[in-house]
Amino acid sequence: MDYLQGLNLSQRAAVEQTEGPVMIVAGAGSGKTRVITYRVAHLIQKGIDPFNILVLTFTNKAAKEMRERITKVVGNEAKNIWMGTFHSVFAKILRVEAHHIGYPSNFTIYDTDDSKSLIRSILKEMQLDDKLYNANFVYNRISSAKNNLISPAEYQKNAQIQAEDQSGGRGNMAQIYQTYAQRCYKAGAMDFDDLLFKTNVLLKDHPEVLYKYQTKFKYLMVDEYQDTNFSQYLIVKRLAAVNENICVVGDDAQSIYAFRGANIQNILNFEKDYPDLNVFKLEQNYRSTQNIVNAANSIISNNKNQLKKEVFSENEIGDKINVVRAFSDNEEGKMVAESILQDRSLHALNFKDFAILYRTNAQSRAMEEALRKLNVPYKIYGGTSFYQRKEIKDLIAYFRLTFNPNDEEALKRVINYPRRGIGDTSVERIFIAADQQQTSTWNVIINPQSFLDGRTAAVVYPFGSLIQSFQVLAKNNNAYDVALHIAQHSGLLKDLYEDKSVEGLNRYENIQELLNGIKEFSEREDIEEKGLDVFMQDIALLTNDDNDKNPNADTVSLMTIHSSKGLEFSQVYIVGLEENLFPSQLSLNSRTDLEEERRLFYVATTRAEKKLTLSYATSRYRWGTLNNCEPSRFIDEIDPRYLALDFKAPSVKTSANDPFAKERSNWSQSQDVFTKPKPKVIPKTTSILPKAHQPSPGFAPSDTSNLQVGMEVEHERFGFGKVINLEGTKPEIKATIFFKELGQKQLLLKFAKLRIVNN
DNA sequence: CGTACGGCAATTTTT
DNA sequence: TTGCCGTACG
Repeated sequence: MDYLQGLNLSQRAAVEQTEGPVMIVAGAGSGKTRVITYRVAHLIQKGIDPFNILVLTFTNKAAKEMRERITKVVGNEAKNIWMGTFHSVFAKILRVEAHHIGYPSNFTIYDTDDSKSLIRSILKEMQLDDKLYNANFVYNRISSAKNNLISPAEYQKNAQIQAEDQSGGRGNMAQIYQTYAQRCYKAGAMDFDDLLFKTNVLLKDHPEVLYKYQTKFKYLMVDEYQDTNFSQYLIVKRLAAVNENICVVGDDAQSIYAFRGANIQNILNFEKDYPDLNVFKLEQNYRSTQNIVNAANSIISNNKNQLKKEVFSENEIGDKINVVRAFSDNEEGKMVAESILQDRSLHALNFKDFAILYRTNAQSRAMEEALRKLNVPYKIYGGTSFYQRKEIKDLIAYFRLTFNPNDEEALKRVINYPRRGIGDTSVERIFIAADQQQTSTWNVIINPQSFLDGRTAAVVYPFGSLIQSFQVLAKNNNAYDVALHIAQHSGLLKDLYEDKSVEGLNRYENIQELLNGIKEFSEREDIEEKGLDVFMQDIALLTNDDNDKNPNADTVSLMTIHSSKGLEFSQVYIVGLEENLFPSQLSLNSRTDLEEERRLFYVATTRAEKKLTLSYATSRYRWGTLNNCEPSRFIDEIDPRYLALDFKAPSVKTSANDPFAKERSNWSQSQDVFTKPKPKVIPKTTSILPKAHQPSPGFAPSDTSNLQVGMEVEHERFGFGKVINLEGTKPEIKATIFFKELGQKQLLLKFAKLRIVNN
């Protein structure tokens, strides 16, 4: 029990309150992971069987880390705890229970690429305009529907949704959604959102299954509860309904995944669901200096919608927060890199004590270049993960097809890669034949002569046989042998081997690496089933933290702020603090979005233990052109007492020499959404469409080559506005337009579609 | 059927 | 600037 000694009063109380509903509001750096760890350990010490404990997290990393830490306290019993991401835990359960909902237990998991590709096919088949029905847009819309547990049928019936679609000119959305769902089903596939959606269906329609898991999971814990969406919320609620031993941990100030359907109301309203709730607040920050904590508090106090808490630090006061201005993104990189080298030698630090955080992945490039020039070792987290690389996905598609020949996306990927003369037209013929003859594409492929013309059948037949030979082989061999065989006999390895370019070499090595990974899997002693199908099971859910080969290497860490959540570093640089970048341009439409952006900034600042540096550039390359940038409003929001401005010139205060200050202040006053919090409570009827301007009937872009300051224009999405400035030359002319709905925006004329209203 | 080229559009975060 | 898509040609 000595582990209880190392906890403060509220931490300890939270650990010891094992029964009944519990909410732990954990400020940044307040020892949240510690509390969860010890709480689980405490449950086990009290005699609870680890098999009866379910801990849900958002990232694999968090789950892994927690399991390790629990192992340190309770030993190997920790292995038996059900712990993982929502997606992986429920994928596992769905594989066991799939038959209840008409799915095979070896269903394929479609990743985002697969889903979008399927959507593109459907749009094509329906002959819809792929600009109006942008695949990303459609995907997000369907995703939001699923996260709010709206089935295709309900989507069709929902008057509000229909109105939104109609007004956007997208009356076919319901049909697309339905087709998409059918196609996934036919392919024996679930997308990410299905893993949660179908779990809800399972638990709702099969009370005996629900009961089974309600009694199995006697104790539930949910980490990062502020990031749950409605679908996740309901799963948790259902599972906890019998015992009500539910403990959620979170920090509303760190909710940064609303764009993915997370609903901050889940944590804000938790008390309503469980009136006898025990609330514990962890308010002491052990991570950061007082300056950093205070600065972070001053940032977050600009948000209206939050749970009350006072985060404080009793650590040293620490350095003030540096604000650095650069002239360009490259100079920004240089300044950061130099500062790292300097601080490192000055304070005898290691490279791994430093992190550079940015809003968008694209920003990493300037940083990388600068670091490389000064020979600073660095490592980028996130970005395209190993499993998202094309060559890896190709090989995995062969695996997928072997185990699930109905997997349409895998089929499309590899049927003609490497080239075997089955072009788009042939593939189309296969799909049409399958559709017309009411059979599966797979059936067409293995019996091509019955469905296709001679030539097509002749090229398709060998492909069918090839996959069948893989299927036979896969029955009785271990994962590695099968994988290697497929890599060789599919022709993929040969194809890559013949590509002698640098990238080709790289791809070849990546395949080798995957095969090595599978080999390791095949040689593992702790699992019985070593088939390739087992290896495959949740590969779609794996992310990049897996290929962290030497996590202890002494390197500077580069990552997006999103992926930095939960981490901490002695020295942190937050770069690119500019309007339209951070806060992102896309967040400026509503208070809700802007507040999320601010929470993101809060998350970023609270990663720092000792020293925090903020930087911005006054110009930056974006879309191949140089843009002028102004410092982020977030810098202004920090109480200046905690700031050190690292340059002589004026200040960050933009109002003094900001030519648009007046417009800007008018703008925020005129925006209702900025002053009134939006009531947004009932997820089911919540709008899932980003609100958009509806273009005038017959909207057609005008020739803007003679556009003048003062003219009124209409933009397809941004609505009506007035041109307040023009700058740049010929093709690169940039217009500053003040939109009635959205405020000021800068548009490149060569891209923007504007209709001139009058002059 | 495959490739090469040119035009066009668009840039957020991720399980 | 990149990357995707459609088209034209071999």
